[in-house]
Amino acid sequence: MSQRKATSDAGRATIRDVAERAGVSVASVSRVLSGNYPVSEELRRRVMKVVRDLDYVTNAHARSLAGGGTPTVAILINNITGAAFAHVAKGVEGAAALRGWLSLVGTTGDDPERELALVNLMRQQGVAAVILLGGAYDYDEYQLRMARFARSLDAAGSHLVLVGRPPLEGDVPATTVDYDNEGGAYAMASHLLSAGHRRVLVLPGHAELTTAQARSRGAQRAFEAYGVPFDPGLVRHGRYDYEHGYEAVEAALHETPDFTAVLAGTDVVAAGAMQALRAAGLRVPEDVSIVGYDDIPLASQLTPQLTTVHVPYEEMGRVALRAVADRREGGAGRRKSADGDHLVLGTHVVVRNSVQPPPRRG
Amino acid sequence: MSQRKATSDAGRATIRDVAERAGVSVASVSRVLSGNYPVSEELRRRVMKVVRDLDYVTNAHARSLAGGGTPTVAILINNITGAAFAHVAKGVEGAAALRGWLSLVGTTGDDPERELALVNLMRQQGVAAVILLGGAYDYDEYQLRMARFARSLDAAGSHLVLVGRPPLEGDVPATTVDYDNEGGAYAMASHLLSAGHRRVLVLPGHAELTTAQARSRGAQRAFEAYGVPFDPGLVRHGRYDYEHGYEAVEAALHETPDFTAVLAGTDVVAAGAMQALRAAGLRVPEDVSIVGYDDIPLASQLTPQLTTVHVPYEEMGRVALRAVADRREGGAGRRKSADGDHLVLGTHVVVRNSVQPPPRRG
DNA sequence: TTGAAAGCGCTACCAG
DNA sequence: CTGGTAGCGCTTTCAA
Repeated sequence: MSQRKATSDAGRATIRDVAERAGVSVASVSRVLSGNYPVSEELRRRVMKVVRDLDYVTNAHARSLAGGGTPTVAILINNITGAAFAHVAKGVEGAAALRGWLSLVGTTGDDPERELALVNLMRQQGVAAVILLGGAYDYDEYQLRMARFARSLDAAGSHLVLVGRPPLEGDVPATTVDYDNEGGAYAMASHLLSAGHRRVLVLPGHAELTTAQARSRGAQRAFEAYGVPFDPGLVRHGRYDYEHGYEAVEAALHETPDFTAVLAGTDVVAAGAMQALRAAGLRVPEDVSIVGYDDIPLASQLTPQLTTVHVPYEEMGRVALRAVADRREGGAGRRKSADGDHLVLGTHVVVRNSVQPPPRRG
Repeated sequence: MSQRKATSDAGRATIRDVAERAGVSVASVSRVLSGNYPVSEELRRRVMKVVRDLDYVTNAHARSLAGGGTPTVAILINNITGAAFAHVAKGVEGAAALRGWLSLVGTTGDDPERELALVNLMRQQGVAAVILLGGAYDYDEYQLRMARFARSLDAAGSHLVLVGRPPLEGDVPATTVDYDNEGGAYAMASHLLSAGHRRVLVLPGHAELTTAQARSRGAQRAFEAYGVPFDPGLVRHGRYDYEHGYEAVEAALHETPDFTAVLAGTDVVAAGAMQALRAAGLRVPEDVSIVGYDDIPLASQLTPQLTTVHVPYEEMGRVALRAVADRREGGAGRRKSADGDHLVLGTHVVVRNSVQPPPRRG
């Protein structure tokens, strides 16, 4: 009496339940369901009927263990509420769904420990790839840490993809999808300089963040190209958030109030800067011009609409997923090909209404 | 020669590799790793050493099949780039991480077919719960559809959680986490009315969206309470996005320009409305007042800062996860208890600077 | 305290 | 075209 195959047992129905109910073998049910093997119409009909009756779905874990299984990619993100990240995630998710792949999202909250834990967790899940999103902090360990992740994942048959952060040095099994960050910053700063601005408040972000570093470099190169001195006193570092933009401008207004433009590290920072300027009774762009970076929806929703650098976030997500999928299908043939291991997408300035030539000096 | 257990085989290391290398049994390795069974220090040391050497992690699928496994919750969302949803997701993710649970995110793009496919996909994954986020369209089928999901998931040992949408009727195995949507709208509208506004442009969202319906009801109730006629001509339905806000105001300015306030269905709609008003040369709030709903970060980043209704999105996410976790630990004891099956969180008006008494009529 | 072995549900190979 | 069956990697009795 202890036979556990009692027909309507508790819990999930299994493939055996379906087989028995349909009077066919387990193998046949499997074949009907995976659909990658010829079966007679009659068999298919019988099986599908039972499948519907039982509302049966295959156990993904068992399937995965036995060889089959849906490829899954993991997206690791600092903070899911960041608009830029969300768009990359959307790109990945969309491209994954298109192929019937699944995507997992994990958030690290900028905590290296948690990042490590998540990478391992994803390794346990046997994901096809782990996609790390967003700028990284340029600690000494960074390269080593990522290289370790990459090898670890690679050994497990997975793959590391870095999106929006610098590529790894040396022969590390990882793919990088990046955008022309420095070029965008160069173009953005040039736009300001060519409008006649000379004293520009620069809010690049955290000095240790790779994203911020690239944007700084681009801006500096533009200043050099225009022969305009780059005043370190007009540079204020801080977080990529609204509050930082607000506070930095507030402080600058006290200490170095002669700036005629703000070059913000992100659109959100620009929004904060704009608010602070307003609070101080200054008009944008009549008194002070502002530019951002990222071109998230917020940029076009501000008043005035923000001139900024467009970064193709969603496309980066798509590209990242495609890279993983291609590599998977391509087999082990060209594993170490340098091609396709570092993809760089373009950026461009989107001119809207937040820039104007500087007012005449009083 | 065909024995496949050659030590350094390709692919992932298995528990057997670890066992052999450490000279112990598979069972012992399992016990050391899961840590829920007494083992000698010596054994533990030996095993852990090999685990580190091999950079071994257990196969989550195998573990899950065999009974163990990390509980996983799935979050199904219409559009990952919506700020409100992102905050709920953050809440869920955070609470899940706290318990060592994993979370999956899938996007439906408002497509019922895809929603169904995802629910089944999640069922295959054997997730502990499927959390459906965001307002639903009030089609006739809705209740039936959700009831089917609920039962289907329940039969598979999973559970359906509805967040931000109305509870299911009848005895359906699902949990709902909701907020006082109507009450918030009532309070918000009252705020406008008590400031003296009588002609207010209402942009509730799509007429079929449950969220919009609740907000409409709340607003209407407020109008009634104030004895102010609710003019259907001043109601404009549309999507919850910036463009709709902009276009609706633009159109209203042509057709019914006597409104002195805008009651927007969401903060994003309010942002669009604000922009349109500005474009028409109107000042906010001097000429026209505006209020939003949701209290996403954007609300406080607009100029003027938006008076809106605060919805505890992140907390809703946390509460949703907690409900699932509790139910899981609580065992099958109080499965059908009505308590805890419908949780409602409060909302409240956040007064900022976008409302002022209406200007004197010219 | 440790080891051996029986599955978890499914896929894929080998016969028929 | 269909059925039997050997694992996939792990957890968990049951013995020792």
